[in-house]
Amino acid sequence: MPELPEVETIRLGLVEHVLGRTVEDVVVHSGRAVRKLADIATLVDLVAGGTVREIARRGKFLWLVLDDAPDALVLHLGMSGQLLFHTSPPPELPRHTAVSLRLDRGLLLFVDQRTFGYVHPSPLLPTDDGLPAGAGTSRPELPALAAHIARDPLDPHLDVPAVVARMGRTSSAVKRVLLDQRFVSGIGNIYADETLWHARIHPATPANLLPPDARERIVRTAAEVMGAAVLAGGTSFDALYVNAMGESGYFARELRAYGRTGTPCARCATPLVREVIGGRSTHRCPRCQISATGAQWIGSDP
DNA sequence: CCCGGATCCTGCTGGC
DNA sequence: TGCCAGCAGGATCCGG
Repeated sequence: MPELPEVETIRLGLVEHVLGRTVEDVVVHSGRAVRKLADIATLVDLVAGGTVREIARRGKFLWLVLDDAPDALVLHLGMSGQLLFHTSPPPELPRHTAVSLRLDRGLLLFVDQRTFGYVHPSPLLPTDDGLPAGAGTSRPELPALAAHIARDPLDPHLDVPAVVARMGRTSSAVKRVLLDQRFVSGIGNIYADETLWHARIHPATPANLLPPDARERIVRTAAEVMGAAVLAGGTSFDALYVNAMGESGYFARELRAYGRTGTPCARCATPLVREVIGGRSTHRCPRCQISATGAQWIGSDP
């Protein structure tokens, strides 16, 4: 559920309240987030008594660096994960609390309704390019669990020409390519639809049929949309996405495509349509985001 | 290798 | 009111 802007909003909250804190105790309430029972011991060994030195992110992956531990603590939120900080313990833990970290000041809860998220130690490995791994870290080190994903559109070290070239070598629908974290990371279903609406490109267009300037525009548009979403604190539809302090973001009011089936396009007033592309619900304007097979994908002012 | 679909899980909504 | 199909912000695995 949370995409880059939501994960970044959570990260910023953690930087404020968890960075520099020492973990006094770890409790695993439900095994699935930690996968195997043996991993609980590994998790406790890594985290208990450690001080949080960095809170880093690439795409939708978050990780904590503790002292000089060789492993990072990776936090992936999946579809429904939350990280909730409390200055003092709540009277009752939220339903679906999977892991809680008691800090020298405060409590950090990992809560996950649909259980696709996880909390897992992962060895820090050198980045391919020798550059800092992502937001919130100066180290050229990435957890092994995140080693297969590309940099994200908000990463100043993203190699845009390389992404544009790679996109030109697949015939998959461009929407599917945006969701594939190996091309560019951090984009999920909401921001894929928003990006393609702003870029005026039909989501079913095979990526290799898009001219290079259109592919580049897509990557830059993704950065603009997600940058704006970070400033708004992310997209909240309900209580499932809130920041580390439990507050909603307000980017939902800026959405132009996602979830707007049947409502007038903000550019041309044509009712938006919904279809399934790449197995995901996809929202688009049938007029501005034109043909998937013609030469007009790039669109022009209606 | 590349592509597309199935699958993991819980909870909510809307139609009958 | 109750039931059930369908859907939900992600990522991985597997067969063709």
